[in-house]
Amino acid sequence: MSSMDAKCPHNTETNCGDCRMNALCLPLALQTNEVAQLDEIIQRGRPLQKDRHIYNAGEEFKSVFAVRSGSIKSYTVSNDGQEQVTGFHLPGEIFGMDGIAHNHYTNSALAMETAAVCEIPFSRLQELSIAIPSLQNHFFQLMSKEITNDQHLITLLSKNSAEERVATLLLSISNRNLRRKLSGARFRLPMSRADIGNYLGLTVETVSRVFGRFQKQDLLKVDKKEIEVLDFDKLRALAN
Amino acid sequence: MSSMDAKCPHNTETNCGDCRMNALCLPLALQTNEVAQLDEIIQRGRPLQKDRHIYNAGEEFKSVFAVRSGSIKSYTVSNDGQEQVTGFHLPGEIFGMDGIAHNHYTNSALAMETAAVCEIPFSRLQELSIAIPSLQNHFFQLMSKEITNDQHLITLLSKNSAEERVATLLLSISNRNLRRKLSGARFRLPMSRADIGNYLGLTVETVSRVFGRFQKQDLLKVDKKEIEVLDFDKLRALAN
DNA sequence: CGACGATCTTGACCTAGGTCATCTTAAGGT
DNA sequence: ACCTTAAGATGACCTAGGTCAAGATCGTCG
Repeated sequence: MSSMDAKCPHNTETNCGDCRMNALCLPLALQTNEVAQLDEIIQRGRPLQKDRHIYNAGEEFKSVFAVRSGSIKSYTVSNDGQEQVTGFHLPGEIFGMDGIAHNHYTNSALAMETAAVCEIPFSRLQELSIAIPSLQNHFFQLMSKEITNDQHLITLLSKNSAEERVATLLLSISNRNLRRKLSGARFRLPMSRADIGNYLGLTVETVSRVFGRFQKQDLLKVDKKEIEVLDFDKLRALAN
Repeated sequence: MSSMDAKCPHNTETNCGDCRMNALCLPLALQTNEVAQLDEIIQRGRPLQKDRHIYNAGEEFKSVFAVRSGSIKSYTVSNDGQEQVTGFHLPGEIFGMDGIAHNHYTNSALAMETAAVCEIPFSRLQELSIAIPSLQNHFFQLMSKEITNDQHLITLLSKNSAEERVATLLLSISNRNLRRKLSGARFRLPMSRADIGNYLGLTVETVSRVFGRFQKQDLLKVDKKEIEVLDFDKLRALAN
């Protein structure tokens, strides 16, 4: 499951240099000739359909992944069987770094919709990081960013109300869309209400009610998963 | 504040090879000759008294730190001024890695009691990681472990009751004491009830009540900060 | 096209833990 | 030793969000 066929006929882009995401993704910090080296170790996968796992918790860790299209969620399962969504990954973002510590993945990752990912074998990435110090540096930064993201979520869960949590998630998705040159004001949520609730430590019902209240206050227009932000100032004030 | 004088007359140990923590700390993955190289870049600080900051959020990131003795807490301050404790660091543990992503620290770190830390300039560590691949690998693992730790806390905050949270923290501290060959059953909590509550997303009152209940159920003996675990099975069952 | 299951919404009610107020105890400072 | 301040414990009360139950919508597959 976790390893994919190297080349795929469906893809028009066959390397990082041509990929629309290369300004956001791993090649970010690299020179043209270095990107070519990175390209040699990256494996591009065929499209994954909705609900397909990229890897499962407990599997041997071999690679980190980059989202090329679609969206991915990461989640852990605790001893008593309940799921905790730990992250949503959009195009240009890297996931799978939790596996490095223990040599197996601690999260499972699955496609929330049709998606494509690039697989980056970690041992080769480590070798390449020795040859290209800026790649080592970039990867340290990516991991550190994951740490600071998780710490933001910790603060959110520990200190903020349901409305503040939902507002913060919406702004996060809006900002990540802007980074990809998409609209920050109108977008489609790739995840279900249940996933949102799980991620934010709330029940589905509460998420639903918050969306309802936000609409009543003319903060949002919500049509199922389609979101339009009507009042960014108020939303930012809530998210603080 | 964040940089300390290189050598200190108070310390009997002048290098990692002699340090009691070297089996837990950075030298863990290294050969003897490699430890000597690491030693050259590490700066040992004089003892820090209680409530002294090692660094403040916003300061330029230069180094990561290892706890040699005493205990440290990390915390962030949100826009509206409230504090979120993000971690407690005991001897042998590394902290400060959140600073890598943005070139300044996002957390502040302070000594919860008299403590000593080693400062490891990050740029030198990066250089050395290129020369010593196992050091690079070890450091990737440390950062990944920080990620999985944070994700455990996310799950705890999002899904568990007050009693479960407190039980989990107590077990964590107990286990980290065992790693240091100290008693896992009797120990002194270095942090206040307020810090525990803040870290676990609870109020001081709730923490106090949980300790009370745990005593009534003969799960613990609590004398101020002095803890004795009387029933590990029940505690583990709660922490799950 | 129609029916079944999944997802979402809404309402009524309940409870874990927050808030506020009081008291006790411990720890520094002079 | 005495005073002051911070830390901790405990009780009475309140509320945000959980739980449970009922509908409403949507999407899919025969």
